[in-house]
Amino acid sequence: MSDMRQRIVATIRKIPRGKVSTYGAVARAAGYPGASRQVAWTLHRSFGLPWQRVLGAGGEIKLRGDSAIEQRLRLEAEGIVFRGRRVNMAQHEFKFPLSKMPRPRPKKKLRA
DNA sequence: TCCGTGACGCGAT
DNA sequence: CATCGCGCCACGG
Repeated sequence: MSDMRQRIVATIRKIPRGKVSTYGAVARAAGYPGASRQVAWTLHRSFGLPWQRVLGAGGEIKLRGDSAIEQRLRLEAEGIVFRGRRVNMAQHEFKFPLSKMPRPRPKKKLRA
């Protein structure tokens, strides 16, 4: 498993019941600002994670169909309140404490 | 190695 | 509020 994925998984596990976060926030907390797509990718292939607690920016569910319904039900079961199609982030967003994990090496870019 | 593919983010229209 | 475009990035064919 890549170091990136491990950090992302560890970060997602920190979101407590009754709180939510976003793909972008998880990516930043894990040390990979801008890697929101990898957070989604990781959620898509990992088991045992509180996946329902990760939302898109603005607190909207990014899943489609039945999965979206299930996510909403799971969150409401944790006490999360929706305002229309999104959750009130000001009230429910989990603030990640500053991590002590060393910053990962920025990805090397080819062809300066 | 190139290229398409996402459970994305954000500013512009 | 709905769409679009573009940047982002690991993966897999």
